[in-house]
Amino acid sequence: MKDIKLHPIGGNAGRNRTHNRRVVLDYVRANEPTGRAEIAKSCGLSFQAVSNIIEALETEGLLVAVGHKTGVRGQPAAQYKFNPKSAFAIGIELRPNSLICATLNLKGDCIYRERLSLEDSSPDKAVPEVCDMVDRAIAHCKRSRAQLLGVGVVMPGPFGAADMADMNAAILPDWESIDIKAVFEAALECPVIAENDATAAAISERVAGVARSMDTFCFLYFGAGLGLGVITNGHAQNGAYGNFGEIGHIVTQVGGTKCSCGNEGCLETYVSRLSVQKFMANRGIDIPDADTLTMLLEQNNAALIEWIDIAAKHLSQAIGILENIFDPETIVFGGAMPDSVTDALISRLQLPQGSVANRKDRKIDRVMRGASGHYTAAIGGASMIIHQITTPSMALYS
Amino acid sequence: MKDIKLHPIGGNAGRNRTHNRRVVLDYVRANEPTGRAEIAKSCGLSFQAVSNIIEALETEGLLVAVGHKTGVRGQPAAQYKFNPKSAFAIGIELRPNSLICATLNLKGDCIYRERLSLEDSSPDKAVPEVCDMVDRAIAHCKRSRAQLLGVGVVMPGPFGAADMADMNAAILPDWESIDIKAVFEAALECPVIAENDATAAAISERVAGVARSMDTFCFLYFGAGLGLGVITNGHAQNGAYGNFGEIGHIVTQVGGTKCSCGNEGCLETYVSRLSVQKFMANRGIDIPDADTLTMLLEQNNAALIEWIDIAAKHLSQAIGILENIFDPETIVFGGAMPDSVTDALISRLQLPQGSVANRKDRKIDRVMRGASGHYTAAIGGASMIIHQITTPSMALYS
DNA sequence: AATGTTTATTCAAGTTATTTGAATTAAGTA
DNA sequence: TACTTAATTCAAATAACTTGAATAAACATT
Repeated sequence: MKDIKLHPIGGNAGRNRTHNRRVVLDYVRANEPTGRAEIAKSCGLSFQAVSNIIEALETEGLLVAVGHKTGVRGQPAAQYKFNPKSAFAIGIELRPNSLICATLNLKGDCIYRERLSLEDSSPDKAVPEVCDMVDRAIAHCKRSRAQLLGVGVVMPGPFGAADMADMNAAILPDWESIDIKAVFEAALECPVIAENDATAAAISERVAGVARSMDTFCFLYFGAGLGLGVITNGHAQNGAYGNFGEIGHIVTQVGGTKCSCGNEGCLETYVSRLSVQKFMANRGIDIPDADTLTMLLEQNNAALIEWIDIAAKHLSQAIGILENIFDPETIVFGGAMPDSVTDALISRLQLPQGSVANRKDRKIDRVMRGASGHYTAAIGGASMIIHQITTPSMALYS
Repeated sequence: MKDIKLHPIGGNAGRNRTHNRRVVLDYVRANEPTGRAEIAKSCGLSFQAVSNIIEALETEGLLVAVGHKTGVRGQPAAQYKFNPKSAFAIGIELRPNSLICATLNLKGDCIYRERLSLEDSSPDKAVPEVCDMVDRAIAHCKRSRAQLLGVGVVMPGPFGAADMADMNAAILPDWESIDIKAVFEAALECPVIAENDATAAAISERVAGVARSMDTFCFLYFGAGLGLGVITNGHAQNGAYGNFGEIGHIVTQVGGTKCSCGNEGCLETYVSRLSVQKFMANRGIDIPDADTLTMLLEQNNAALIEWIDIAAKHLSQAIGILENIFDPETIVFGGAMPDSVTDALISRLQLPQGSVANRKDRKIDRVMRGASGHYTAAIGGASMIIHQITTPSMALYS
């Protein structure tokens, strides 16, 4: 939780260089393979400046030359792209009863994943397990610790001392007042970023998913509850106190189902893992895992279809809200739901007519399913690390 | 409307200087009076860098020295603050039947305002009128054109070719496909920023209103419809296509009142100028202007109270949505409503319990009324110009 | 009242990363 | 084969920031 007022900091030669490296990396990320002259034109830098940066990046191994562009006049431009073998990043998702690890190369390809059941996910127990997990990931990928860009730790929000936190079923026990970043940086001895699952998932779609070329979009994360991650102009939204995106607790039905937060008719009482479990349990059907859901959907289970229709109705409302508020390029669905259930939900949406997103000249769908499957959050953790080194933000805060 | 993909641009010495000037001005804005050493510490710059920038700003007249800080050890620090007499900015609000002008000095004080009735607000008629208006404002304030930082033009959104636009009662005729910024820059021969009313209003509260020291907050704008402006980390949100904040068309009552957008139960059918006019008309009471509303409220008019209660109910829902999505420092109300009506609305809100904003340690209200009255939009136009020169954003797009 | 501490300020290099400009290379085109 | 176009290299030149030493002026201590 922020408490002291921060101020934007000024630039100098060094910070300028950091910024320009990110600008170059971001351009290569979105346009690879590409050449120095093209980067210079697009990024408003001189050829020479770009050339120096590319040279450094190549020496460090982040970029590799991949031949020359031909077919146009002039000297063939040397082309560069990300070197997947250079640096890598690890994402850790902390859940109440499990620990999930995903390792990504610089391009965002997942090169290792692991799931570990955990009886007790309190800090004392979980932190050592995470350390072991990171060691295993590094060993399995045959990389050196020096190549590890950092670790992204993801857990369900909201963070901080919100009164709501204790009522939230999704929250992890004993983590409320912990400085997550500091604890893991001390334990892992490498840079750490901590984020909630929805925001991490959103970033994963931008780094190597369906939103790779988008700067402004929303991500709806199906977890125990329902979360929202929003990227605007390439930057994740965080809110004033780090609790951005608690969309599960917006009311879509006045006087509706009682929610753990105290309100009635919260969206996540209709759309979430807990919601479908409860709904099916009331009809005598147990949902122990995601595979059961997949199976039931294949069997066209009437109760599940009924739930999907109700969920789709409430989701459609939420989509109307998001579109009219954020005016995003698209809304991505993802998280703990099986792909087939997510697709069924999408197909049964009744997207509102009265929305700024309802344009004739649309080139992409208003809603789409994310690419990273139900490892989304862990992949998102690692994506955040990659995202950070490729995302220019001179608007640093000290 | 954006169409070509833009990329963040790199920095160089010149852009770095622009950025640092803004960082310094932003610090002075929020902390005046203040001294060079303090700025240097807070902004992560060397004393010398700040000293050079302050010297330049003083020469240009943007800052003035105001004595020395005493009472602490060490050499007394020279204090600086904004020089209201130096530069100024003009805001123009374009409405279907009127033109409103507000002139602000660098501190954000309104030094001139004018309202002009206009039969026809189409570009051909309105642009020359705006030029005359700007000339009158400059003459009245006894300033030179060289001191004019720019003109902010404000009109109701959504902009661009959204299919919704033609159904929106608030939209201005014949302006749909006009490049507003270009047209006015050509006509006025000075920098121009174009924005929608809600965003402009939000910026006005940050430049010289109740949100002066806030970096992340929401603004609900009562106009013909209902608009939303959001500032995050000091930057206005715009959406992917410039239509951010069409909150009037989120549905707060499924199957509710028919809206011009095609949906039913849109928020702005319950909360807006048109809404109260319609509601009162159905009860045989005509509302020709804001003063009538003020009068009716003073008389405790039963119908108006009834409307306020209904509006407050829907607003409360919207506030829950905004708080849970954006996690803002506060939500500011403002726009076309008289202050007394806005206050009545606020006092009758039933703020949701289940909100991340419902914290015990809150220091400011969850909802507050804006400071700029019903000239908000025009003042916001001028504020945008001032905001621009005091807001660091190296994440420039070419 | 004299001395010491603290902080702001000034002045004069020194450093970094950028831009600029001239010369070179190499491909496509006429 | 000569011309055009565009990328690249090399060598200064430049702008803005940082560093470090010296000075100034207030408050604090003795």
